[in-house]
Amino acid sequence: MSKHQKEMALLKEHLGKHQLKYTRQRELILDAFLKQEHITAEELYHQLARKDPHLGLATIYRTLNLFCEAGLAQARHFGTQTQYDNVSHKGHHDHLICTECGKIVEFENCDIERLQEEVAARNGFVIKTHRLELYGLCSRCQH
Amino acid sequence: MSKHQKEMALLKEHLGKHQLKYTRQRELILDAFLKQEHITAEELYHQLARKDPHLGLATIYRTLNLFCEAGLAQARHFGTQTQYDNVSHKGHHDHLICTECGKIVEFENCDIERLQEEVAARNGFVIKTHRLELYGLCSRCQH
DNA sequence: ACGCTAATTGAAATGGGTTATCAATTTCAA
DNA sequence: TTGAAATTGATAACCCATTTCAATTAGCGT
Repeated sequence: MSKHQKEMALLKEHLGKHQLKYTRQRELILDAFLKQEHITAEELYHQLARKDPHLGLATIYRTLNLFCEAGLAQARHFGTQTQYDNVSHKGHHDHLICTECGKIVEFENCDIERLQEEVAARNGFVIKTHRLELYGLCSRCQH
Repeated sequence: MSKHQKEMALLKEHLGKHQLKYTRQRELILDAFLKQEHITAEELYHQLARKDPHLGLATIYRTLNLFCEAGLAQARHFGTQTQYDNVSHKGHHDHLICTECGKIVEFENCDIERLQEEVAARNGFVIKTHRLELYGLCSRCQH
C-alpha cells in the first residue's frame, strides 16, 4: 500500500480524463519521485534500476512530463539538465552563493515571497514556482 | 567609434587580466550583443551573418561565454535554449516567465532587492549580482 | 616593422540531454 | 475474454552547445 494516496488519486484523475492508462511503471516512478524534493530523469533512472533493471530512460522522461501535465511535478531548467520539482513538497528554499569559494547557504524569506506574488499579480501571472539566487562573497572571502 | 565605451573597457580589462586578445570578431559580437536586452546564440549568429558571413556559430558561443565571465552577460536557461542577458542594459532585471507559452516579462522591484540585501547581510554575504525568476502562467495561459 | 609565440578562429566532429520511432506488450472497457 | 488503443523498451534521431584541430591572427619583444 502506497504512502502517497493523495498524489496517486490526482494522477489517476488525470489519466481518466485523458484516456490514459495506469501502469506498473507509472506507479513505480510516482512512488520514487514523490520521495524527493526535486530530481533529474537520469537520477531517477539510476535509482529505479535496482527495482526494475528493464525500465527505460525514455519511459522516465515520458512519465515525468506526464506528471508535469497532471500538476504533480514542475520542470525547471538548471544548467544543462532539467530538474523535476515535487510540487507537493512545499519546503522551497533559495540560495546564497559565494562566487569565490562556492559556499552555498540556503534561506527562506516570506516577505520576499509575498512581494513576488504582488509583482506577479500586477502582471496577470499566477506563480507556480520560482528561483532566487544571490551571488556574492561570503564573510571569509571578502578579505 | 563605438557607443559602448564602458562595456568595451570592461571587456578589455578582463582580456588583459587573462592574457586574452581583442579581436575583430569579439568587437563585432560585443556591439551587436549590447544592442539587445537578451538574445540567444543562434539569433546573434543570424544577425551577424549579414555583416560577416564567415563568423562561425562556435565563435558566438565562445564569445558569449566570455562575456559571462567578464560580467557583461548572464546566461539563463529557458526551454531547450540559453538566453544571454545583457547585464549593462538594465543593471538587474528579473523575469516573470510563462511556462506555457514562453512569454517573458521583465521587472524590477526595489523592495525585493532591499530584502535580498538584508538576507545577505544576516549571513555575512556581500551581493555582487542576483538572479530571480518567477515561473507560472500568464493571464492568457491560465485556462 | 618584423618575427615569434600563444591565443583565436571557422568548419566539422563530438557530446549530453531529451524526444521520436516502432514493433511487441499491456491495459481496460465491452 | 477479446480487441482496440495506449504503453513500453531499445535505439535512432534531434537539438543545442562544446570540443577538436589546422590555419590564421594578435600583440609582445626586438
